[in-house]
Amino acid sequence: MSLVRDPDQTRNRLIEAAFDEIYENGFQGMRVEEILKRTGLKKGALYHHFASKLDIAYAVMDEYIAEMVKDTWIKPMSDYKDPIEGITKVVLNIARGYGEEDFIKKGCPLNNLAQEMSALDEGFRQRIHNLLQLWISAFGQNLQQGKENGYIDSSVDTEVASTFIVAILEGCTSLLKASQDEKTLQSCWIGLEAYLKSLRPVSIQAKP
Amino acid sequence: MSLVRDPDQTRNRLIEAAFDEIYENGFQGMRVEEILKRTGLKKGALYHHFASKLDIAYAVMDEYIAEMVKDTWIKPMSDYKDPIEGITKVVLNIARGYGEEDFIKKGCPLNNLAQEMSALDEGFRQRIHNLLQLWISAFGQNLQQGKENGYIDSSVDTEVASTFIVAILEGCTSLLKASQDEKTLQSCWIGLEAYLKSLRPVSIQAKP
DNA sequence: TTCATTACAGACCAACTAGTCTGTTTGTAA
DNA sequence: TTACAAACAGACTAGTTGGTCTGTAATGAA
Repeated sequence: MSLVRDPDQTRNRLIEAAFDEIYENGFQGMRVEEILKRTGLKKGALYHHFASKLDIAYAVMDEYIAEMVKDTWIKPMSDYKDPIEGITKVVLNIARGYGEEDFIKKGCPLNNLAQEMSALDEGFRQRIHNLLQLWISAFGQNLQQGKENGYIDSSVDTEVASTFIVAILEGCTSLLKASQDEKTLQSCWIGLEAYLKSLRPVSIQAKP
Repeated sequence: MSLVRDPDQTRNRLIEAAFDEIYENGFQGMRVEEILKRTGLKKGALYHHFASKLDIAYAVMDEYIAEMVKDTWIKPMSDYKDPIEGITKVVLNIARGYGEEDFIKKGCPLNNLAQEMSALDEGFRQRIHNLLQLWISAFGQNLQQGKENGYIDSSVDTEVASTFIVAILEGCTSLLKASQDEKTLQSCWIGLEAYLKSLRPVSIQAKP
């Protein structure tokens, strides 16, 4: 188990550094030199593992951001039988938790790339689209189960609702990134809660 | 009225071309050369009117996008006494109207810049923040008037609601830009309508 | 042990691009 | 009419950056 050379780890280190660069500066602002600085590697290493700047960016989405979406939005939801409680807690955890500073200052990595690159490169757009669909369909399944268990009103179209919830989340992070104030955060939070509550069965909804 | 030289018009042409460039490629993807191509002007002209690439981008926001926000989202609202009808119609007009193709493919110019540049440059962030506040406060005033005229429930916090509506709009354009499908558009539309309806006075809301 | 292949190091290149600078023409006030 | 300032044209520069290419050390199979 000599660690003098570990190509897999080298590759992952490059991807992680590339993610950091993209998250900070966007894809167009990302510099190959900076990735090398962060990792201590040289161009020989990077261009051995990846064909181009675009290639490593694709890998960042396919491997790194995909896992991020699962770890952040999909897996934690399984802890809750009530999907609305789940979404609420997960959002709170992000807004107040570990990723607070980054998430409010730098926004959502996926949303950043969506805005910057969707219209410029079809490869980016499709990957972003797939990741969003992964996220939305996971929420959709959660809502569907919640519906069957009486947490969600039977009249709710879960596909529509899950799409709209993700739209709300992206929109709120977008506003927050630009405004950077507590008031906006509060308004987004209240709005989200109000919308989620509107998905409850009418009988429950009436309760205070 | 000799039009051999018209510095004001020259300046505006440069700003307009710069907007097109930024809208297509983002600020970091915008090329000075391309602005000159689009206008037929030379570097002497551009750097006579603007100090730098950043300077013309600021001018685009201060002069061009600011007017765009007013023309698109603020002025048309005055045609409607009912703010919910106003927002609905204005959104429909954009989604189905003149700017359809651009808006769905390229997204919202303000949102694009917000995602790309808010965290990278404080000058950008403040300008974006100001434009968003302009937009939100205009909606807030419309909702407030609507409240006084009985179109909105008296319990609604109009500041919260206007902020959240803008968040929804930005989130929906974001999703649309990445997904490019009709289904997402429908879901966003249904969700927006549902949220707007929840702002109605309870008596009206109950009606089918 | 041998040797082909993989995994890098690091110098080098070529293209692109924001910005400068000098020169020239147009407008305008005196 | 003159003279000065404003409004451009367009060649040039210097810095940046993605990517290449050659060399070298490690790895693993035969």
